[in-house]
Amino acid sequence: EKQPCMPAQPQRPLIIKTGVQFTTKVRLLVKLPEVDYQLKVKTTFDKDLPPGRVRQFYILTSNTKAMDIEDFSNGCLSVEFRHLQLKEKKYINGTKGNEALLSVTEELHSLSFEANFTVQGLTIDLETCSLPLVVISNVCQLPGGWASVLWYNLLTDEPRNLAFFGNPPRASWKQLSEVLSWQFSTLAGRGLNKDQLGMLEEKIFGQHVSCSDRQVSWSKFSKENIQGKNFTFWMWLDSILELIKRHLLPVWNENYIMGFVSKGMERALLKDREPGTFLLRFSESHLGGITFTWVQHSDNGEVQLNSVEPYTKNRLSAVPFADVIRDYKVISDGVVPENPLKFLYPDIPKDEAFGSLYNSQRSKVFPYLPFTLIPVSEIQFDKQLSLVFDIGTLELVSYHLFTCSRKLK
Amino acid sequence: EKQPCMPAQPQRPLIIKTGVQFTTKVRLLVKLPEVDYQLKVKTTFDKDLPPGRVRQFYILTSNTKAMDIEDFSNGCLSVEFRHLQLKEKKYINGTKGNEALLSVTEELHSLSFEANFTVQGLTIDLETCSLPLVVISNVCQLPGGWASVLWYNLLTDEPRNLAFFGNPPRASWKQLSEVLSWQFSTLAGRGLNKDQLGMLEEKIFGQHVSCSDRQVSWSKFSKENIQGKNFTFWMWLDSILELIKRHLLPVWNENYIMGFVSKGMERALLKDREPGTFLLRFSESHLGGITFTWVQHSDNGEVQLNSVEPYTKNRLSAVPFADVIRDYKVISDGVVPENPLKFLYPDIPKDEAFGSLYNSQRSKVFPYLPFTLIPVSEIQFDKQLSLVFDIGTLELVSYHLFTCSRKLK
DNA sequence: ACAGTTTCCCGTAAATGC
DNA sequence: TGCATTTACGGGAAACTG
Repeated sequence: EKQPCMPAQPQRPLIIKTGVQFTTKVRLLVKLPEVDYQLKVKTTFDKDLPPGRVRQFYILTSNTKAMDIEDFSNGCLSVEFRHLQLKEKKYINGTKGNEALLSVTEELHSLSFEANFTVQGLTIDLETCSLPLVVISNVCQLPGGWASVLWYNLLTDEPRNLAFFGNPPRASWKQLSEVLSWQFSTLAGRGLNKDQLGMLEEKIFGQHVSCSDRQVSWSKFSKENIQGKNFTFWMWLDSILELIKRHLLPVWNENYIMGFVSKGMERALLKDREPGTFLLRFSESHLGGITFTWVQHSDNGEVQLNSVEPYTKNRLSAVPFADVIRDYKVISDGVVPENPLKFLYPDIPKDEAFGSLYNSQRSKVFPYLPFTLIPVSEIQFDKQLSLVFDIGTLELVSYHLFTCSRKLK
Repeated sequence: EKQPCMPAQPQRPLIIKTGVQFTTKVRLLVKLPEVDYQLKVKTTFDKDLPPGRVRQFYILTSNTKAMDIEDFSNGCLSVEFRHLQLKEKKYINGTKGNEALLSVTEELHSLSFEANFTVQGLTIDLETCSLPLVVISNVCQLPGGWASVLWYNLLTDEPRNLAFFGNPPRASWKQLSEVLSWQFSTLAGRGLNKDQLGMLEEKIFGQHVSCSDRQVSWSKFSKENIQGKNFTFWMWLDSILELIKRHLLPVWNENYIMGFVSKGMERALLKDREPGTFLLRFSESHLGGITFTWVQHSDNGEVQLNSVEPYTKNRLSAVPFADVIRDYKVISDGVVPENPLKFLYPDIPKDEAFGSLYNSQRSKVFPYLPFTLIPVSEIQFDKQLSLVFDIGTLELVSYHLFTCSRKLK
């Protein structure tokens, strides 16, 4: 007889990478009347999974271990498997059909544990298994894996529905937005506010008028690309989470990153502000990018908004973001480089906001002269020209450029 | 009977990393009278190596394969082993003594090949083996490995002296300097000239007067740290080779990097030159660093030399070196940032030399404003003060600084 | 040809051994 | 404890494979 009476703890990791070690632990919650012999537990990956539909994996390393009395507890029996490693079963006879068209991160797998013993002439089989697991072969598949874990946890309480992604349910925006906000708060201690979530809602549903509580399909969330882009909604959001984790934690936690702002909203917010007012916003066109947009007034009083080319993780590992804000310069008329960033929206003086976050790591390597990398934008000739055509003062500006180029030499 | 009549070709790789695949090939040079059966070759690593003295490795993957007629040749038999992989033999009983105090990159190993066949009732054993091989477990051991390969090739013609580093011979400077120059020319197509080699000679022997042709010990070359540094001569030189390979190839090949110049020589060369004359030199204090030193005249006509903090591979992957030269700025009096680099020694205008090497990759990501990272050095307050004490104009300069700080705001 | 997926392996960091 | 060496694995790129 089979008794599912051995509650398992191995709810983590939920994503396992082949060839990378993981650890799992099972505990026996009932006290056995007699345990005068070693109670061995065997762990199996993809047990009872019919071959053909999905990839199958097995545990490359030793998979059987005896239970032991837990150190710090009420004498429970438990066993911890360490250094477990997964490898894919390769079928010579191409039985792998995969008509279901599931991507690898939609395949759900599981880890089973079995033990059996005889008490009073009765053989008892214990068995339990983990929550569904996603198996990946490269870290570049992690975002896809997290999408699946998120969707599963959000939309079902079933402990082991491995066919979940065969026909995944929709999520209401209310449910989803809570989970998305939670992604940010667990990462960084600060979730998303109403305005930020509003921008995400608009992004996922399009700019229609918001009706009560719309449904998001799994496909919309993580399979279809965003209109006009070559990445999905979740890929985009996850790339931002990674950027925050790696490069923007303090700035994010201080609430200095508005982040999710549509271009229209950005203009509405900035246009009546003091010149030099800026806000920080994540790029919508590039994965994992952050930019700043500032307002300035042209000579004839016209309001202009400028955004810098988005900073990605590569750039930010050369120059920390707070320092970028401190040091950024624009050479707009070719004479004196100036930092256009003065006030963080709505009106906080830049240094007041970011002062404590600057890294002034002057590396004292006598006798060398230390240097700092300073990001500089130059208003280019061709760009100026197009500007000029707009405002109809071609000759004047050309002349100006000519004198500039002399001064630069 | 054993006949060493199967000349082997596997002289490469000379350094093998455990767990990383390598390939080797053997060819049979004699024509066999009858080959009506498959001639199998077995390859063995560390065959006949007595256990105890050094680490021992074995071939993890399949090590036997049948010879075949070579595709494009005179019907020679040959066999190529692919996907070979090495793993260390672990001895439970700690037989590994290693009293010899050899480091892992001084241990020499070998790859053996065996085949046997019967012809006219006579059993013939063929056997051959590779040149000595160094086995490493991490790429951070590569420089040590190359040092060994270089020293072995330079100083012996023996095909299989695995005890070579038990008592390694010395090299004459003449021999060594040729090989060092050759390292640069194979890497980049340009070797070292007499002046550069002279600096290296001085570095390895100290600043004594040069006698005819001194001997360099293996220890001096690659085991003892350079006086006052925490790296060896070869580690330092190899870090420079890597820097050139990864970031400086065009500049090196154009002969714009003087590179190996003592500080004394640098001063002698630059002091009578036009202000703004600079040269490029590898850092002697940091591994894999390059710096530029320029001459300028202070207001009272005194000659000053300045060097920028060395650029290492990390910095150079954020800003290409030619662009650094183009863009570098110094804010020396707080007013206008200026590029102090005008003429490449002796008198080549900077843009004439480097113009074709600049990367003006203006990333057109409309509507964003692209930026360039510009390295800027600022003559700091405390440094200025110490300067001031030197030339005795404290009050004047302090006043100057005060007005500067106003202008900067 | 191509996209989805896996393998390969450098290079950094952490763990291990001596 | 400290140094030498190995192991672990993220991340970019190449190789694979239907």
